[in-house]
Amino acid sequence: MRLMPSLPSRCAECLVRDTSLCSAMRDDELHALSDIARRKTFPAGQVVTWSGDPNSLCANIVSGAVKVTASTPDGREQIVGLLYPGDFVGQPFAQDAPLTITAVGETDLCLFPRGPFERTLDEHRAMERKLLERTMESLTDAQNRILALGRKNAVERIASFLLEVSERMGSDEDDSASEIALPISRGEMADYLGLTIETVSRQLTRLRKDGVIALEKGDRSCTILSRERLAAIADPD
Amino acid sequence: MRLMPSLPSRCAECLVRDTSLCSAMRDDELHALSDIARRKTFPAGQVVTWSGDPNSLCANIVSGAVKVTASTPDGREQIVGLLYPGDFVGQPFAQDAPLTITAVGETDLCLFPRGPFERTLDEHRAMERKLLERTMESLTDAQNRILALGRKNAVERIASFLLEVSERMGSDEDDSASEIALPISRGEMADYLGLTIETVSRQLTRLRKDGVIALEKGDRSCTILSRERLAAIADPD
DNA sequence: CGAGGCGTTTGACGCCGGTCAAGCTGGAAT
DNA sequence: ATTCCAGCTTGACCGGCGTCAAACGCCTCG
Repeated sequence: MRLMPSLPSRCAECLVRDTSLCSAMRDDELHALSDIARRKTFPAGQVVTWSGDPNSLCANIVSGAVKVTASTPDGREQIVGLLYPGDFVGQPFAQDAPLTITAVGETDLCLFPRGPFERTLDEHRAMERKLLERTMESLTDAQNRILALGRKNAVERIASFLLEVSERMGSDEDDSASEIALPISRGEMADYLGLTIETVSRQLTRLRKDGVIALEKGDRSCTILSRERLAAIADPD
Repeated sequence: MRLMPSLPSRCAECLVRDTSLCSAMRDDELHALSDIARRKTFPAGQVVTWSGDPNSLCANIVSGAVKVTASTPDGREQIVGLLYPGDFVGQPFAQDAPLTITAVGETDLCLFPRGPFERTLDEHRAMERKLLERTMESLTDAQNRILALGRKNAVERIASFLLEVSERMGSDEDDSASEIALPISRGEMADYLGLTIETVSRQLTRLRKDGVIALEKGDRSCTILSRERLAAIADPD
């Protein structure tokens, strides 16, 4: 009989052990999170938390992606955030959860009940610090999206989006992939970029006809043929 | 000869002692901040920090207001945030300062050099916690603006803005004032709402003609005649 | 194989808001 | 007073993007 390793077994082969909030924890500290965590797989399109639900959940994204959506009372919808593996989901210390969280593609989450998660933050300074830094990064992302929505036209928004996804999807080795597996549908791209499906489709074919990207049809993949030209479109001079 | 009071004298009559980050500090702890702080008054329009400057400053807003702006390389400008008395300005732990901070109207700031400020965060848990909560609130604000910019038309954005200012400007006693002293010019409203000056002006006169608001001309004040109707315009059903 | 449904593409048209331009107002300088 | 100037308002026009509609490709299910 051998001793338990200090790293919780369920965390041992976690894909985001070193990229999520957990990267702020030593192996032996991770039990604090592991003990309150529940792993769950959400099929594509399943809602994790509805707007208006009591704010009871926080989570790490292990694989897949989630969209954070807000909507006007009359039903117009806007994706206010897209989160990827390693990202943190939730609002510790907040009362309400005004936003809807939905899985985009099959998604694995590592769920924490909010109360115990907050207590873990209390006890693990480094994790709270990391959460603060992550939250500030999210704010910066949001500010970039505000610039895009307020001042960029359709092509520019789409070009920016493709570059953004390319960077986030780039595997750890090569930083930015040229062939992107778009995580979301045309309709979701529209909801993310403040456009309509038709405009997204038209501008994508425009980029294709101009030889900037290639689209394999029926598939959601997109290849960047000239990153340089795409960047020039995203941030014109 | 009497003992020094535990509250630093310069903080004794500070207008935001109990609303800024400082509200997380006991009187006797405030010396840690007071010792590194420098009060400075910025005239209207003066830039506090340029985009691209080294990220060396954090601050509390004591009076006035600041705008946080981003811009595209070709010069289109967007206000990504408006901050009021009691709000915190800056990005501790971040490398660069990609945004420009500008005083809007005469503004008093309580400035902290970033390094020492970060050390103060290290030593004062409660303040770091408060900063985390504030940052999450800012993120929520930003998400609301993303919804507005992505999915609302001109009148709706302006109505939302007026209500927003009315709530933030409402003195402590009555929560939301009906007569608003608009903190910014038409041009800045345009930059904030992703519109042009002309559109802002037209939609404001439209609201005036419809009897929803009154505008005293020459002055930057605006009176909400029917908060109910304004709210119905901001979030149509 | 064919039927049906979903996501996407493409087209025709109209409107909201941007652009350009002119006039208006009030305050500061002279 | 007169001039000047910055900020605001108003008007005429136009183009980008939304709206409505139809067709296409791909998948699943009968």
